[in-house]
Amino acid sequence: MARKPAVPETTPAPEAIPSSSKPRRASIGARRDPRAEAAILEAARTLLAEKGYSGFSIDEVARRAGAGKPTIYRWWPTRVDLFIDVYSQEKIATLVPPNTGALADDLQAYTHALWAFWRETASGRTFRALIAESQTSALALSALRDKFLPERLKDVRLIFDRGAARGEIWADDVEALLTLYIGFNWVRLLTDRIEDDPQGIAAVVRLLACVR
Amino acid sequence: MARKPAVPETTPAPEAIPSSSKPRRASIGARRDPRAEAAILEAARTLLAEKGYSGFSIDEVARRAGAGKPTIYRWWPTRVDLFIDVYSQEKIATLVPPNTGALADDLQAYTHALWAFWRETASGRTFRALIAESQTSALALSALRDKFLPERLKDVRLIFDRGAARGEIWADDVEALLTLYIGFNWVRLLTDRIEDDPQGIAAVVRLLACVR
DNA sequence: GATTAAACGAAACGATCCGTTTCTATGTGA
DNA sequence: TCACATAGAAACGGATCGTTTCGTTTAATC
Repeated sequence: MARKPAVPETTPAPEAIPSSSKPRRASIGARRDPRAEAAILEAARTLLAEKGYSGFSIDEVARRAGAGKPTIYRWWPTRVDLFIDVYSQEKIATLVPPNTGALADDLQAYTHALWAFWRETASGRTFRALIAESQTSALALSALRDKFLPERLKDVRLIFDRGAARGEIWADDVEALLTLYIGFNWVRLLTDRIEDDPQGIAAVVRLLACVR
Repeated sequence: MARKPAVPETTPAPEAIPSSSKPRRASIGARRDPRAEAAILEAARTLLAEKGYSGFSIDEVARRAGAGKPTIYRWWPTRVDLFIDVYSQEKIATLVPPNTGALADDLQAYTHALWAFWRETASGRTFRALIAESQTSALALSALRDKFLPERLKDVRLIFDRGAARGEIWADDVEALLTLYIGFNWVRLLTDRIEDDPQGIAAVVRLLACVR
């Protein structure tokens, strides 16, 4: 869906391909080549950063990575698997869950950092692509829901669990609060409204953190 | 993205095309033909119901509707425009906002009805396609965010406004509550978890309706 | 040392879909 | 009467899909 249109698109300047035509990366034997893996992930990352979900294609990733399509399909059976690996590769050092002692402050800080991470790396576009692609098949959706999300939600769950341990919220509410918090972030990301917005975040965080 | 694969897919039984080969629907003059419009919307609706976001193509809609592709592109410049019209066509009589006098009850009833509407018509798959397609271009996203959503949110906003008028919630919180509520529904829909789930809904509704 | 097995990239395959263009036919409305 | 907008059919060039074939490379095994 959403292929590249057939419009001439103003002759995109062939970039004067530097004659440093890459030497073909031959097999290193009967095992996965980490150089090929890295090149593919990097090509996918930059392609997503540049073009977003549309404009992303396995053909183009293969071209940029100097890899063969069979190599890609061998290790990433679906696009979602590739998106998950790309997302997981980004440094998320800034996303260590804060522990200020107050749930509201933790959520505010974490959300701020998460949105900045989405904005300033390829991850925002990658995650949007991941969700969109997950709507194309049950298999893809299962990879998102059962493999990716549980792992990624650990940090947020920790924040809420700490709040429950401090008595700020009820432990029985953690699951529902988690869903609400995730939904908030998704709807903002998917509608491209993850600009720096302390007030908008604070308004929501206050509702989530002050429930009794 | 996510084209139909080239696999033989077990010979999908040509369905023994009933020889009632439709008579070509000629122009009715220099104006839009409501029969063509209806046929296209109906074809798009059933195609989405059957195949979901993947498997949906303008070519196939044109085939099923007995319409020309130029006719489709003339009236629906993007797929999102078509999805929006398909969604808007579904009967939503069951979605009149309830007015029980209690915010929690209103939200519970409305959410229950909304999920049933998504499950039991093509609308769930249509809306999922709408969101996914909106990730492919800024133009498509703008159609969703600025044209479709505000109209569709009127009912929910009314429910929260009534709650605020009764003093159940603060008027200043309506906007944030609305975002949280939308996010909750989106994340459940996009992860295919809109099965009948009174407890899950109640847990979230209680959090949204009891805030002060 | 020879053989097996798996990975690599290149190239090409048939199929599908894109969005547009060209064509003829049809009826409206000025 | 006649300009004009519509309708559908057909075909276009291009992009992408996921797969297959092929020759090459190297590790592991015999």
